[in-house]
Amino acid sequence: MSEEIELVQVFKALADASRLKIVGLLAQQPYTVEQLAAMVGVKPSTISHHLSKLAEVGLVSARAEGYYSVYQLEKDVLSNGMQRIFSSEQRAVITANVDLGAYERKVVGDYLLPNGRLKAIPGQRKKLEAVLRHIVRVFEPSVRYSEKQVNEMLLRFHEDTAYLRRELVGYKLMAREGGGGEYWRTEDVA
Amino acid sequence: MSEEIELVQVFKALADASRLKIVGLLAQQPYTVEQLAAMVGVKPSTISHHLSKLAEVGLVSARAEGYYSVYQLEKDVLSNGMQRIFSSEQRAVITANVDLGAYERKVVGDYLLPNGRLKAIPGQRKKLEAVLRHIVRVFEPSVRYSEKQVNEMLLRFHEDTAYLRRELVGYKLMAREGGGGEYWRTEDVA
DNA sequence: GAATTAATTAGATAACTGTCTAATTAAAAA
DNA sequence: TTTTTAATTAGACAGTTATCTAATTAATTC
Repeated sequence: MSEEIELVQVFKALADASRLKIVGLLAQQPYTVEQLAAMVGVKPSTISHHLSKLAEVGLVSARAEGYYSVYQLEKDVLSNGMQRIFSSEQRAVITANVDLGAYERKVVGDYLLPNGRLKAIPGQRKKLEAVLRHIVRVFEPSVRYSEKQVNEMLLRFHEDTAYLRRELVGYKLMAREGGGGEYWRTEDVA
Repeated sequence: MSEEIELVQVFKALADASRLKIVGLLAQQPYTVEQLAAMVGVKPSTISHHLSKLAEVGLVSARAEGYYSVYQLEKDVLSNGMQRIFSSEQRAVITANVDLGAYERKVVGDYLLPNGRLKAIPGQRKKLEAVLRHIVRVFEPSVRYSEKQVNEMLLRFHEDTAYLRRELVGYKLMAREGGGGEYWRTEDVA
């Protein structure tokens, strides 16, 4: 289906000693199934099986010659494929299906009660940061809040509003104007 | 042990959807086991298992940080490895353990009696050629033989010496001087 | 047309492997 | 020190797969 799956298939096709030998041999010249069988050291039916796997991903192709099937390597597929396998686009495809925010969401889920309040404030930095990133979203970007307003809004999550407020600033999720005691949400969070 | 085996191992390490996702993620930044587990969508123990496989072939490495293990991609191994995987040296290693002459030896074995004579002359070209390559070795390279001498030596293999002689020339394993009827073994056979 | 022969396919078996849960280890927090 | 917590390891199970033998197909030779 997707290219991601195809990439796995290509690696799977190459992830076998017999098939690697076949590819190595065909890299030199085309061979028939029987010849490959004698040289690799397995039965022709096994070679047939391997060749069909290699053909599935386009690494080899066959042409009929008499009643022989002569297989040859598709060198373009191999070299082109190999070179662009870890290009940035390809990497993007690999991680496309991956849920990048899943970890933070899991942590937040672990610490939130059904009513949205915190069971506790995480002691570990990574988890604390995840929870703070969740909390900070109650503040509108580019709006200024007084310290009192901030405390009120944080009370919705936990009684220790001072601690939360301080950590929000410490993790640079919120900023504060030196003298006046005004706070605002920074922009570096999605 | 040998590099051939290691190459298969590298492909095997990459021939799994979860591990490919891990590699894709680590290509962007280092992660802990738990983070990878949440993002890939499997249990931490499974991630641990995958990471150990990737580490076995040098694709990732870990550093301890607190009680986290932070894994990172060894990009050099990946890109260098990928690029030179099908270089000619590497291909030579792949085929090193392969018995290139096994097919011909098998065919010859099928047609030879214990006394060294031919059971029959193969009708199929590939097999005939294999047998002829065997026969031609009774002739010393760079020695001239008369047609009579050639026939005598071929008699050791089969009565139809004329046919054998003609085919030896046809397959360019022996050459003949146009007028004088002198034969010699060509050099293109090992 | 009948007999060979190369290739493929089908079926069976043994080995491997990805994943989970549970147990263990190691390190940090309370 | 006692309790968490992240990571690894061990064990179990299910799914996959490499290989073989036997049966089938397709094409050649006699």
